Amino acid sequence: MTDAPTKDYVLDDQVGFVMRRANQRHLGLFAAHIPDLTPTQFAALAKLCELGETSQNALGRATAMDAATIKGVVDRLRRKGFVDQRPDPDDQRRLLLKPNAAAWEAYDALVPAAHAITRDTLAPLTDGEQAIFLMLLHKLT
Amino acid sequence: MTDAPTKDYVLDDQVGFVMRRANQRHLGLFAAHIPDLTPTQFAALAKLCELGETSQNALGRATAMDAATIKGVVDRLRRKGFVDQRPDPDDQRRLLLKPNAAAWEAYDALVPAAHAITRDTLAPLTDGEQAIFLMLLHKLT
DNA sequence: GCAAACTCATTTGCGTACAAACAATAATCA
DNA sequence: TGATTATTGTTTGTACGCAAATGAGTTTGC
Repeated sequence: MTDAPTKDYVLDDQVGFVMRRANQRHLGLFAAHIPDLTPTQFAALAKLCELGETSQNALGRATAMDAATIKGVVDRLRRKGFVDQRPDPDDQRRLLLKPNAAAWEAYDALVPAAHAITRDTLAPLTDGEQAIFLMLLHKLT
Repeated sequence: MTDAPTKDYVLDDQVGFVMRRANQRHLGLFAAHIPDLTPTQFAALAKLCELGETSQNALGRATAMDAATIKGVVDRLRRKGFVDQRPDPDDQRRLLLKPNAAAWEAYDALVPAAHAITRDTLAPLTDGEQAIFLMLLHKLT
């Protein structure tokens, strides 16, 4: 009997590497369905519509973006005309963000595409596998 | 009987969003174990040691990075003293990259940490779940 | 009532990631 | 051979993503 080599590290089998590639594939599918918004921008838009008026940092927390990141994303969404902002009268540190009419219109129009992106991303799996995968993926959060 | 609303799009349940958060958690674990190299840099280093002397673009393909990205990664690895480069005598376009002694030393020293990162990332799952998850994740590549 | 601790938004710096364009070189095939 | 096509490496521009630092404002504890 020989000791199995304990060393062998195969990059292509590491979770992180595979996850990165799966994510790359997903980003490609996203861009194909929604070319005018990045996944991050769409996430912020969707959450903003979900939550209604919110502060910038709170929106960041809801979308898993830190303060520096959400600022850039919100700036770009504002430049595209989707977000109205005003200072919070009750807390002078806060910047209140609100989805405007254009935001709702875009959101409603894009939800079917967003569903299609999820469907396409998971397409290599059977329905049963998709459910299992999502369940396990959630646990890795 | 009422029609179930077909609209409801819950951001937090979309593959892309959950995958992004799982990846964020993984990046945090990576940085905790290997603070001096990013996951991408380690991937390039590991692949370079796996492959031996390779051209820059070929290394990029092997690590799923496009030409622009691998250039930056290789530049940083070179700045850290891990990569020797020379022009390919057989193809004047090519830049041949080779892991040097420092690269091998770092790679050998970091493989245990890299295994620990994979282990920690998958820790919320049982052994059986880990196998299933990796199998399904591979299919989404 | 006040100082310490915290929160909010912002900035800077670094590191992926990709698109698009470019010049130089190689390969193909008419 | 000579023209077309492809590949290699590079640069520029845009967009996350986080760390760390800052200044302004708020909360807490004593």
